[in-house]
Amino acid sequence: MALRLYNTLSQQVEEFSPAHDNLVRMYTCGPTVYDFAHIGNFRTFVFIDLLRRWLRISGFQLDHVMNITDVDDKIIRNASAQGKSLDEYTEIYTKAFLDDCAKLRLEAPEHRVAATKHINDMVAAIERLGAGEHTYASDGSVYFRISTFPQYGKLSHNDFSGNIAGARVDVDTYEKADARDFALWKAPKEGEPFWESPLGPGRPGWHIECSVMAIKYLGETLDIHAGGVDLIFPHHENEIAQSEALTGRPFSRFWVHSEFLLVEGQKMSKSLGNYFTLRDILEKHHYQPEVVRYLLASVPYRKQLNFTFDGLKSAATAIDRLRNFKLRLDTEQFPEGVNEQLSSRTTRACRAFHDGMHDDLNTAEALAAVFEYIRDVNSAMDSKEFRVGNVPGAVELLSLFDSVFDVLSPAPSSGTLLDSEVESLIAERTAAKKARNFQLADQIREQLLDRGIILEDTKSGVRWKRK
RNA sequence: GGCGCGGUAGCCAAGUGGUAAGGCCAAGGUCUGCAAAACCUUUACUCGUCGGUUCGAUUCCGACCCGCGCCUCCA
Repeated sequence: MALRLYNTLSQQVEEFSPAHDNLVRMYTCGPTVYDFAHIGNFRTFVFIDLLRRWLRISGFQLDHVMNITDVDDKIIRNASAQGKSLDEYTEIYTKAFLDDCAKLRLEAPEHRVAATKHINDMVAAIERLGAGEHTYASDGSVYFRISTFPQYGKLSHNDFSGNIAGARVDVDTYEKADARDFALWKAPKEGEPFWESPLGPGRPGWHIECSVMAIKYLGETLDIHAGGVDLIFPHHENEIAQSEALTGRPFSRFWVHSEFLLVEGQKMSKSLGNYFTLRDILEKHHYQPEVVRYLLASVPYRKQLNFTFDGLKSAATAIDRLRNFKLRLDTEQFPEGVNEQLSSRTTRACRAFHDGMHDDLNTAEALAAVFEYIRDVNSAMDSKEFRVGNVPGAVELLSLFDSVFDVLSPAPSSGTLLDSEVESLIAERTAAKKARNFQLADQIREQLLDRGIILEDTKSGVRWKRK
């Protein structure tokens, strides 16, 4: 079975492979750094991380570019309100974004590129578009003329043909020739920052950065372009228009879009005020970042995900179950030999996991394969049917799972006890238990719990874990 | 209005033309000094509604109802 992905362009699930060699050229839309990103934003970034990881597990190499939009109207407005330069202002939120990404264990893309570092490339591209008569200037700004790109609408599956023919208006009296035309280069208003250029002073429009940086780093045709569904129109539609007008080639073979995170049935967004940042959840609500990662990863990316604290709690418990299984696997003594039936059970579980992920990143199905396996193996451990020889297979399955979901190892927490300190307290408690001094034994257990250490008495001795 | 996504147990959620995965929660049980972990049992005669096709539909077709989103900045 091969990897299949839903392609917004064709509105179908298609088998994926890169156009050239084994290398996947992928571009994904990153954040606009005007504020802290919220977990709705991170749903998409977690999805992109899953996609990255699964592509590599599927045997492909990656060349992935993610942009950081560090100039736009909101940034300019907020920076000026705080009396900061653009750079001073965006540095704060760029750093916050990268910190959050690290907490959520998002792999770094091969290239992280900032819009303001590519102004010259953008100006050059706009000039080339102008030479092809795809642009016009108006009030010091430069616009893309959509009537020069007949395929406009092919991604969002909108038909604009009627619109464009009838709506032609006088360029001199209206800013834009057509309502659908969009700015490539924006003239500065009073007091706004700008770059000097042959186009006149100004700053780039939102869409041009992605086309220019994608083509610069990855070539004229990408294998995958990804982002949230709200970018389909107009952002990605406009990227296609610019890029294909520029190169005459298809801009991206696959377009994949993740659905929204909802809160109480509505889109999580800054403007509605119904949003949580990662910081909110970690600091105010005391969840581990892995819990957020798991929750966002566990619902398949094309399904809207209603965010609730019940959902977070449920994710936390599910992670505990997975970690407990790993702990048991790592610490328990098993009888010699190998149980062939369980070996083939492991093979089946691995295949089911692969099949689920290959099926348009169906994480729910992949997870089900893992949990079913864990239940069966726990049961086999209880009945002593699980043997030493079955350990490597089980470890392999867990590591396959964790190479995608990456939630098994807890984030290191500061100010806790050293392993040796824990071990010596456990020894003390074991001695107390032997002496049937259960009061002291329980006291030590409580004391450890206060320091984030959980003890479990098993037949083969005490095992412990960090909360 | 156009385009798109979705409606499956208390919650999250997979899925197939042949009679409903998985996770969480809840109840009971096994184990245990207690606790934890783990396991077992119970929990949708039913998959938004109404028709149609079929031996048989949650799964195909049609109509309708409801929720969310995009069409302006937005993951």
